[in-house]
Amino acid sequence: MTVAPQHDALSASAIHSTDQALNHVIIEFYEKLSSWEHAIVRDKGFSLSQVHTIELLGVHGAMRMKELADKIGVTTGTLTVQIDKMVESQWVMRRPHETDRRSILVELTEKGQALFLEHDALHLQLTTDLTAKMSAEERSLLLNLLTRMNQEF
Amino acid sequence: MTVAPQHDALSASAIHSTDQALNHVIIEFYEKLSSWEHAIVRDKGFSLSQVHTIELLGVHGAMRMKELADKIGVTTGTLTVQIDKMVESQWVMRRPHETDRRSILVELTEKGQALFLEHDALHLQLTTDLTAKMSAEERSLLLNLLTRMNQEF
DNA sequence: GCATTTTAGTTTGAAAATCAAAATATATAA
DNA sequence: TTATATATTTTGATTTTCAAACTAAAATGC
Repeated sequence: MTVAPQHDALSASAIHSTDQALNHVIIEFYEKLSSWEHAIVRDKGFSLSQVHTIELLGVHGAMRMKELADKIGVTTGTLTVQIDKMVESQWVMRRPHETDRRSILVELTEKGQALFLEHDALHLQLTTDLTAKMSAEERSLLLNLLTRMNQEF
Repeated sequence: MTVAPQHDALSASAIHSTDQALNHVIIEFYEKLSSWEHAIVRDKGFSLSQVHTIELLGVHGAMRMKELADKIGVTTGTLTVQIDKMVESQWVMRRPHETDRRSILVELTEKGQALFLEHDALHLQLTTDLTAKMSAEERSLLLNLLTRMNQEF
């Protein structure tokens, strides 16, 4: 590989040399996590989408339908029927938005919160296993780097 | 005077102090990536599952049906009909396994390879954006840490 | 070798998830 | 005030998915 001259137009959004490797490691990590989650979820009898909802509400707290639909990646129509079922199973509840009367807030019930904690514990165990061979410094470095990536998202 | 006893049972699988934070950052990263992928995919008219297949075959090369089904997280029955459609659209092709006559290998066609490269480029741009503010050292450190996590999976 | 069990993949029919579009209600802008 | 935009629900059709039955080949036990 030849050393390229500095191109100002490019350097602003330059593709760094490790980025392609980094990209594939991220894709692989995503695929593995996705597969792990799928397996966990199937065992418990939930759909992947339902567990995403539980996770999102557990991490972020109450959320509007639209917001939740965007984060999960489905239409609001799809979400309405999904939330209907989850309300029936008593994992979540609907609550009117304080200021916007068009909006509905969805939040975890106590039962839903318990489910979140149970699922979160599985994630924690996975995280612990995956980072078991790292030093404390490496773990907090990883935390720092991932936090910064999330902020840029 | 005795020194406080080591708790062997615990120390073997100790939950480190940053792990809960790390866990939630990972979950958040996964949710964001999942949402991003969902949006990309719907724009192009593919299903999430189809794109996962393209990604997996693009990164890993030809794979048996069973292997692919396990990685995606669906039954082989589901995969059979999905691959049928993808064969019809000429993104993938089936090829007999060299030594195991029960098995079928699935691999990308040229058209499928092109689709993978196109999708991969979007991922690369995302990766570049997310790590834009990091130094070269930080990026290679991140690469190192994520690679090690993938190995433990 | 031969019978039994396991594994890989396909087919099928029913159940579940999803979408787009239409409908309703509220908020915002002109 | 009127027009436009946003949030949610409903509906009907399409697509995805699963479980179970089925075929074929490999692995195991004797």
